[in-house]
Amino acid sequence: MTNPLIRKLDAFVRLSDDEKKALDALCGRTVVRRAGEDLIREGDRPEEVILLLEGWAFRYKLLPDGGRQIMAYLIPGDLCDIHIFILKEMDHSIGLLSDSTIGLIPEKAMVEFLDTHPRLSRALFWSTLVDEATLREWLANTLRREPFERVAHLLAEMWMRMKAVGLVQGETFDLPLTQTELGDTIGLNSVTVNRVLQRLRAEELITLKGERLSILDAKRLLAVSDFNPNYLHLDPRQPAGR
Amino acid sequence: MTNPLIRKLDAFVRLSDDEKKALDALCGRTVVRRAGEDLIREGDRPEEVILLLEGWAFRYKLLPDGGRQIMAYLIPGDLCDIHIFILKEMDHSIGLLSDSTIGLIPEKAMVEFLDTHPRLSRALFWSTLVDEATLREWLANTLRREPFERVAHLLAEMWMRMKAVGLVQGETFDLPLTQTELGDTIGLNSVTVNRVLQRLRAEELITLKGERLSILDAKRLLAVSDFNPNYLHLDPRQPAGR
DNA sequence: CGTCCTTTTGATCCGCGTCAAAGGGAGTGG
DNA sequence: CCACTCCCTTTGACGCGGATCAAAAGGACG
Repeated sequence: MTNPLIRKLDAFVRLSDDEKKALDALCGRTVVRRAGEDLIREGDRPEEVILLLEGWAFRYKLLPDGGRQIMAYLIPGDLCDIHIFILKEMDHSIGLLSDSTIGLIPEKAMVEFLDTHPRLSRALFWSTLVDEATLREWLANTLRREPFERVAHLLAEMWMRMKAVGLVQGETFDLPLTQTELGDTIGLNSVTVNRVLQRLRAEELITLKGERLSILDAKRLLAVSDFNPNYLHLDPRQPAGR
Repeated sequence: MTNPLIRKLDAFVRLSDDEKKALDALCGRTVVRRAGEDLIREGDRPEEVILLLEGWAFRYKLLPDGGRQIMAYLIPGDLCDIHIFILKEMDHSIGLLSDSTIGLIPEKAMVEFLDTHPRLSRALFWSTLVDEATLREWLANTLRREPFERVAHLLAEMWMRMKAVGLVQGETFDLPLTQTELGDTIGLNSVTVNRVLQRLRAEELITLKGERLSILDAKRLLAVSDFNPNYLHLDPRQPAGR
């Protein structure tokens, strides 16, 4: 199993063997955590950069009325922000959706790494820019698209991201999300999400059984969701879309 | 008139005179542009980092159905992303809401600046993290709050941001936004925005006349909008809230 | 004074949230 | 192997809030 961070950054610049080794060394200490645990809570003082090696996590905020907004999914190869130490206090929490393996990178190691590996440093900034661009796209997606397109768009995005780190088998991948969690992401309740999923199945765009999602007709899925992959800023070497 | 970027970063770390001079020098070439113009368009290859010195701008995307989503406001002191060059192509546009003065910073100058001014570099990263945190808060705001709270929250945020760069006189500041633009930001149509504004006025929380907004009762405005300023990561030196 | 844009008001309608309850599936323990 | 629990998915019914359509009023500007 190759390091998913290497796989991901390799989609931005071809990495040398030395650089790959450096990335491997970066996430020295790895830890296993269980689904449902929080990696960080709102109000915490960030202590380490977290690198997700295996499993799914999500950024979220709880609201006074008991509601929850999910603002990002982290999949293998994703880092919570590399400059996290600059902040005195977390403004949101990060929870785990599945049992996961994470790497913990202390501030000093991170800073040193950025200083000594300019190309990798650049690649990590690229990844930060993509995270921000993804937030913007989510804003547009959730506010401007109909529920059906909205769900389709999110599934399409996760499919492309999972593909970029080599975690799609055939056109099938893990999607450890309940319908409630999907709803908390895109501003729908679970009843509506359920009905949309049924329509996506009826139109033979996807199958979703247990926690496995299959894309049956990628082209149409991207078309109906008005999916423009430009915000992921993937390497044109890797043909997007199919 | 002090440089608003200095004012802004000074809210993060106290700057030395040398550092202030360096920041002033950074935005050497300044240009005036008119309201309605686009600074950058989706698809463009970014050529320069833009620093807004005077006026308002906004990040947006156009959707195939003619809709528009506004994803950020830039006010004096704001930079479009300092690592923008890393991207091959803009995934959104930036337009001007008012006649504006901007500084244009070439890639080379930006990189050199970051390399030679570690404290300022850190402050600029802080500002990037705040931008991202703001996007997350907007996601939660627009998807989880009622129209009334939603508008109140946005106004409260702009008030605090304007205050941070010294552009609030008394409790009054420029807000060069139409009700349609407000709606395009928070996922409402202009009719609903209009009715919400009337209610905000009726409850004596604000006045809004022309392009001037006054906060009449900051405490209640923050309370009704469930405003938690933590995502702006302002310096505790500057008392938030009032 | 006329044009254009923005704000304001009124009326209608339907999509999605909410409430409620039944069905399924996985895991646990007897 | 069955019984029981717990969580998630699925289905149905209802009501309301905000989108939409339409038009009038207000303001800025030449």
